Amino acid sequence: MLDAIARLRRFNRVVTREIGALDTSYLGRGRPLSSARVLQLVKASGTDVAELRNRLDLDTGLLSRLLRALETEGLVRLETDPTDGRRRIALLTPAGQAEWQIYDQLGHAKAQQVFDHAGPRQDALIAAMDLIATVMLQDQVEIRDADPNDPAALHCLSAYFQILLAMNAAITPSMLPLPLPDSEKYRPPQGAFLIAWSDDLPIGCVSLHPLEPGIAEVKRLWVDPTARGQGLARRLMRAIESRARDMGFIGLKLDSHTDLAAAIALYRSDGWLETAPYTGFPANIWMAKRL
Amino acid sequence: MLDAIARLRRFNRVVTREIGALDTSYLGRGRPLSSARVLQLVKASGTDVAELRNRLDLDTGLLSRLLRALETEGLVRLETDPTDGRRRIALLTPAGQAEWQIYDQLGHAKAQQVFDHAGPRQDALIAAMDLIATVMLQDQVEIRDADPNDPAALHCLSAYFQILLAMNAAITPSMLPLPLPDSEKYRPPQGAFLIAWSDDLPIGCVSLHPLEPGIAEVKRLWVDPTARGQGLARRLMRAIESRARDMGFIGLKLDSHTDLAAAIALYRSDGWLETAPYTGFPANIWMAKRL
DNA sequence: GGCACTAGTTGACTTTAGTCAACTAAATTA
DNA sequence: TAATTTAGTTGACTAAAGTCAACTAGTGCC
Repeated sequence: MLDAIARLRRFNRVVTREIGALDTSYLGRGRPLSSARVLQLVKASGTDVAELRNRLDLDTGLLSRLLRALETEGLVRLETDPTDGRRRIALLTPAGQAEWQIYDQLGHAKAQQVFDHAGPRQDALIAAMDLIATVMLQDQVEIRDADPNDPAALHCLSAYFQILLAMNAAITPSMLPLPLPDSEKYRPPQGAFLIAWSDDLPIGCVSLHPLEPGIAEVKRLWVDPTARGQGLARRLMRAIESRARDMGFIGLKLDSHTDLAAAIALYRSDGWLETAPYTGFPANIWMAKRL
Repeated sequence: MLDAIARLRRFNRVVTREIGALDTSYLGRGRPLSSARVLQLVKASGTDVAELRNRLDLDTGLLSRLLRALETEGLVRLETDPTDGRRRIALLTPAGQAEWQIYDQLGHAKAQQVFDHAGPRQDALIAAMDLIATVMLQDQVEIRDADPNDPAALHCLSAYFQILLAMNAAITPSMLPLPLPDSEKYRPPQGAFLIAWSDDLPIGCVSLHPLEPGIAEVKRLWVDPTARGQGLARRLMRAIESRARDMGFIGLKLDSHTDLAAAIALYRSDGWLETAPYTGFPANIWMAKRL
């Protein structure tokens, strides 16, 4: 009754019931739940049918039929993927977008109820949900390019800055401009900004910008606390290094702080070596790597 | 995408899928999921049909039919409640107990997979699950009598002791015997031990034992960290006070420590007043209340 | 060009879940 | 004691979800 597994199963029971209740908010629009769920996953910009199937874990035939129903309702349009004539892409029609919005608001309202219920412990609840979702999705983290001014990028940067602020009392918010100045340097062809996604939550980032001829600097390596301990930082570093290589850089540098022991250990174990200072406060350690 | 509600919905999506996968482990025994779920909830000692319906949120007709099917399979026996001839109690037959065990092991194995997946962050994962389940169940916390040597009581006491140990370095494990010595003093007719249950997880306790003629002492008030901030401590105190009143005590005492500021504030706001010391270290504040 | 493979569609079908109303029988209330 | 309420049963029904296999059409590789 008190062991881990019993507690997981209690969680299971409770969540099955509550989440079921959440989903029933999708009812009352004259459409079965599965159709509503499909519609909710279709993005206005288009979603691969294979991705829908994958995310909802549905049979090919079943999803095909659900999409057909949404199509005859005039909510969804199906197009053939231009790069592969077998694949299909589902798009929202204007009517579909309106309906999508309605579902979105229904879900929003129900979710709000859950939070109202949580009272003063909202933040703890969200952190717990993030942790669980991130653990369950840990094999499905995807690293993708992003624009440094994208809202997701700003979310990552501000989370990164929070950590710095908490770590060192001498760092002040004014030292941490948001969005990044010179953001064009973090965009191809000059640099790069990578975000690690878990489902549609950004849980990590890293960036690259040119420093000297042939040399780029790696900056803003951040991993969400709920996602630590899974080697994501290393994955991000390797991704940005290989990106730098592809862009023709022959060396990389970074600055850091010895308080961030885990990060320093990671750099060292991936072949980074200490180098001469090239920046000032708050950094107190500088590293470089040949590509 | 980054706000609380989006994160709840991500959690929702992930958990729906993973929990669904957990439940499908109940499949493959030639029985629909709903039957398996009903069987899993039936205790060998018997479970009220109304409770099953309540916990699974099923229609009367549907549950009746599911139970009938389990009965004709020889897994379940239905008896009439001796105290109310309308109510029925579901019991497991020996065959039903065997089948129940198999489901239990299936669920156990699947749950284990989830934990294996979590790797080194098991404890964080469990804490997160407890928090979510407790928040969602907060309106359904029940306070019931328990035996002070019951495993659930020991769980509460050991959690309580952990807190004391963490709080004050001068307290040593040897000062905290488990099970309680003189446990018969915490049992009716001399005293009482109350546990607060959330589903089947004990999340709080409080106890009462006779101190002087007409006076009892309240001890071991504990609330699980995931369940704080919901007034559970006050509910427990009021429950134990009214129990003391029913038992004929005319006054109560307790000892505490000023480091436990929230507890002291709670006592004061419920009519407790400071009184002369009647115990020694580690207590440094003593309170009393007339009933 | 031919062959194996993949993505998706469609028809025919079954199972599961759930609803609704009429009913029995025990308990409670007036 | 009669009327009302409550707990559960049963039959008739519908909707939703899912399965299976045959099919079309595009892709990739020898």
